Amino acid sequence: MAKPVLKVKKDKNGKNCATVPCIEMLSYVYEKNLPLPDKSFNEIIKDLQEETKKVFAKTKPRPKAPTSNSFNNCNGRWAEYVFGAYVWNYLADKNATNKQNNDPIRFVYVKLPTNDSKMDAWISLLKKEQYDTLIEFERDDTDKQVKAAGHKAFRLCSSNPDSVILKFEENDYIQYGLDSMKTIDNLSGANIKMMDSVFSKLAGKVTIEENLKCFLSIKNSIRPDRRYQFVHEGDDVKAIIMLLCTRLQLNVGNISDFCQKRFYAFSLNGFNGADENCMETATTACISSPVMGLIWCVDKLFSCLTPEEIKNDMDVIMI
Amino acid sequence: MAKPVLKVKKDKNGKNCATVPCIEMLSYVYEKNLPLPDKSFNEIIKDLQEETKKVFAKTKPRPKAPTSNSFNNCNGRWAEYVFGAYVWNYLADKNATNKQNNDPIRFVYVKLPTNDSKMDAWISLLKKEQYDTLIEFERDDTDKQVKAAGHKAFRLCSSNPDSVILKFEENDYIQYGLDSMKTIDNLSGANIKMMDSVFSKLAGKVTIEENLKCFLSIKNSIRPDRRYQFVHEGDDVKAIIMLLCTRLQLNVGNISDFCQKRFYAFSLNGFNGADENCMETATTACISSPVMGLIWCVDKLFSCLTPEEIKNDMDVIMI
DNA sequence: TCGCGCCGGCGCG
DNA sequence: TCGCGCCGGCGCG
Repeated sequence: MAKPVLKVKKDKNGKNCATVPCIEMLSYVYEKNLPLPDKSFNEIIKDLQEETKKVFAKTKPRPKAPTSNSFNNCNGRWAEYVFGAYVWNYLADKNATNKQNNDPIRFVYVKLPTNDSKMDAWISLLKKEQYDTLIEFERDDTDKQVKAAGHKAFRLCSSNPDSVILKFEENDYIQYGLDSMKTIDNLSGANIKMMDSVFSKLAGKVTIEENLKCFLSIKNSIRPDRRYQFVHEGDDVKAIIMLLCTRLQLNVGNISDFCQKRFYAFSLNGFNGADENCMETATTACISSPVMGLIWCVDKLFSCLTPEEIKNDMDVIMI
Repeated sequence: MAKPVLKVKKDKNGKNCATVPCIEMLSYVYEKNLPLPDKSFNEIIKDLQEETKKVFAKTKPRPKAPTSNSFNNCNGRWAEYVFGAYVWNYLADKNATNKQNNDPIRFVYVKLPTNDSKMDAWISLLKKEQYDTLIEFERDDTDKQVKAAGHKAFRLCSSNPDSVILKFEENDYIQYGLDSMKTIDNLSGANIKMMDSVFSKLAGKVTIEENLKCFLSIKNSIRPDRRYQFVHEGDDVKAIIMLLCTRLQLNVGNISDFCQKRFYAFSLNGFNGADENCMETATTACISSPVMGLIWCVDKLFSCLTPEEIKNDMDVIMI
């Protein structure tokens, strides 16, 4: 992709101002290759920031330099695509091995979109019966108990996790227009688009018991308040799985066992003991039910400092 | 309190740098009076930022001006103390009315500390039996199921809510060294200290069924990710109440009903429809249990733009 | 336009 | 020193 061209505008104070073109910068810097696997995510992001500052410095009229805050969103997206590409390739490799071994199972990395409509919520991946079961669980303000409590609705709410790993048989994979052997060798605009396009191809094709491997959520860095975002996403995922398992005959065996290994958190800048302790939190969905065993919101928090560490972490997850 | 004196240090780039003295600024600006009730929290915080910048500008050697980020923590604390003082006075007024009516009930606003040790977790307010019940619920890595799942522990984890409103009989109130009629007319250092000191006076004195009115958590502004911090705190509080109610004979009647009106969220900069929808989220603790009725993580999200709006909101809560 | 989900840089104990 | 919990300023669709 060509060097990004900034649109310089005046801000309210009359200063020249430009937006950091986050996706364009990524595909400009990594058009030909992925970041080296032994470079830390820290360094990869620092490099992208430096390249961005150069583009700002060469633009006329010169916009004011981007602040720390203006990189926050970019840092997150940059990390997600780099991380995602390496997981994608890990799975392509696994798929190739499976093919060699006449194992029909193929895995796919689905980068989840922003959840700003029902269509974009990850549950819209589910086949109609399961999706409908979740929608039927919800109650609106015509419900007696909801009204009596002075509420407007009763439902589960969460932001989408960053990604989900699904599994299909090779035939389904092809039918959905996906190539299970395709690797990602660079972050060109086309590859970014490809990663983003998987979600809509798989909408309505997924069942919890056949196709769901696990969710992954990634953070560049953790803070004591933001780490509970991991916990809530995991809690929500587990609650949804529990609901489906208890309301439909899914033949998944023990529900608590089935809920295990379904939600993983990654920190690309390490974490401390308190962060790790927090991830040992129970899902509240299991504590009040005498029939439910132990279920955790987050199955593991990984410290993943470089792309090359992804392989070991994925080995733990995919076992 | 005297005008704050900044300690100017060199940062790693050799620039003169100083910390924003958040609590000192608050008690310097509001030593004689509370902010006017019809001033927006936005304006109150902007004023405090302006006063801070003046102190920076008059300091020699002149430190670099505080950035947006350096106010984040201050904005939160400033809002919590101003909000807290007005709720405190609302309760003092209610206590006076109760006294007039020969009603022995007195309410107290407890600003909760940072939860960085077991002693600081809000559950340490609970009497021994209830506290121990919660600790006994936890499992460590000597537990078979915990070990089998590859985890280190099984427990509930959350940050402390910002505050809790408790109720006692007047006699207890006095015994614990509290004055139920005391009002807060300014944010002098002494008053800030007084608000902070209530928690430790009430540690070990509280039961869920007799003394807990509700929790309040306050945010200056909401973001789509940060709003789930409200949800998780509420979910955690409700799960703890449910646990205590199911494991001890508390005679609270229907548990779902008892869980209602226990956790409220406040946004001091308003919210949008999506934020409000998110607050209609079920506690996952109730969805998997056939014996549990509907329970919400957050009982209501209030938009509270000025201190004078606190009265109406508290009227809704305290009814 | 605005909703999503991103995250660094704090002040304090 | 470091852990807590704070929150504004984004880029993008």
